[in-house]
Amino acid sequence: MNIGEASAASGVSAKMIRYYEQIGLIRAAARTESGYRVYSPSEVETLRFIRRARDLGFSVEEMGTLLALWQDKGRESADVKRVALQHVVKIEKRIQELEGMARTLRHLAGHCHGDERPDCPILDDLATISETAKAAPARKPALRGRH
Amino acid sequence: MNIGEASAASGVSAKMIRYYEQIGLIRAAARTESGYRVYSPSEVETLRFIRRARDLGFSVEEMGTLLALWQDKGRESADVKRVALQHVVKIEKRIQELEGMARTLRHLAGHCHGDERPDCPILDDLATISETAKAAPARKPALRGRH
DNA sequence: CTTGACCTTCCAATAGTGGGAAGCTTTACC
DNA sequence: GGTAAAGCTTCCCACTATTGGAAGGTCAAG
Repeated sequence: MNIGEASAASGVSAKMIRYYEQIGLIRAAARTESGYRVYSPSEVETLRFIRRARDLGFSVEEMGTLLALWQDKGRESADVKRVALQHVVKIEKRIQELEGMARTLRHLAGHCHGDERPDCPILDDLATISETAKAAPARKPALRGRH
Repeated sequence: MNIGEASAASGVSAKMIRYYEQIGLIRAAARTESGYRVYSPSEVETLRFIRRARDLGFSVEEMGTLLALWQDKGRESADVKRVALQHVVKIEKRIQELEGMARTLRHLAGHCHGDERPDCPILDDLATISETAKAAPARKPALRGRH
C-alpha cells in the first residue's frame, strides 16, 4: 500500500501522514526502491486510530499518549480512562466558554432593532468599559505613573 | 499615552496592539520624536472594543467588520445584528461538535473499568473502523487500483 | 513512448499569540 | 551628572494542525 491508498483507507490526508511521520507520532514507513512509502495493514490501522482520536478533538500530543497506551499491552485501563476524562473536562470547559459568548451575543442581538436605524446596542456594548474580561492577569511590576 | 499604558487601559497586550497595527486592523499610531507610539483616549477606546469583540470569539476579520460598522455612524443596525447572529450560529455549531465528542468520550469511559486491568473499550473503539468521520470529502479523480 | 496520476522533498502560508534579542529612550534615584 | 532599570523600537522564531504549491522522479495504461 502506498501513501495514497493508506490515506484513502484511513481518512488521514497524505500530507498529514508525512507530517505525523516527521514529528515522530508514527514510525517512518518502509520505502520501495524508488523511495515510495509503503504501509502495512497494521500501520493503516494505526492511522485510523489517529484519525478517530483527532475527530474526538485530541491534540497530536494526546494522540501520542493514547497511541503509546494502545500499543502497551500491559497498561492499566485506569491510565486510558484518565486521559479520556481529562479531555472531557477540557472540552466541557470550552463549551462553557462558547456558551457564555453565545448567550451574551444573543442577549445583545435581542436588544438590537435590526432595521435601518443606525443605533445599535451591540456596538454600544462592545465599546463599553465592561469587565467581562478574563480574570485580571497578574500585573507586571507596575507602571511608572507618567501621562 | 504610550503603548504600555494603552495596553493596560485596554486589556490588549502591547504585542497584539503592534500586530493589529501591522495587519491593518487599526490605523498606525502617531509617534513621538524618538519613535514611541502614542495613543489617544479614542484609540484606547477602539482597543477596548477590539478586546471585547475578541473575548466574544470574533476573528480578526470579523473584528474589522465590526469596527467599520462601529465607526460608520450611518450604518443600519440590521447589518450589525446580522454579523452578531452569524457568529452565534458558528459558535453553536462548534458547541454541537464539542458536545458530540464529549458524549462519545463519556460513553466510552463509562464502559472502561478504570482499574489495573489492561483491557479498555476506549482504545478498542478508537481502533475500530467506525464511520463517525466527517462527511465524505469530495474524492479526487480515483485511485489506480494497484496493490 | 507519451500521458497523467501519483509519489518525493522543500518551502510558504494560515490565525493569534508568546518569547526573546539587540539596541535606543526615558525615568528614578543617588 | 551618572547609572540602573524599565520601556520602547524592530526583527525573527515558535507554536498547532493543516493546506497549498513547485520542481522533479516514478509508475501504469494506452
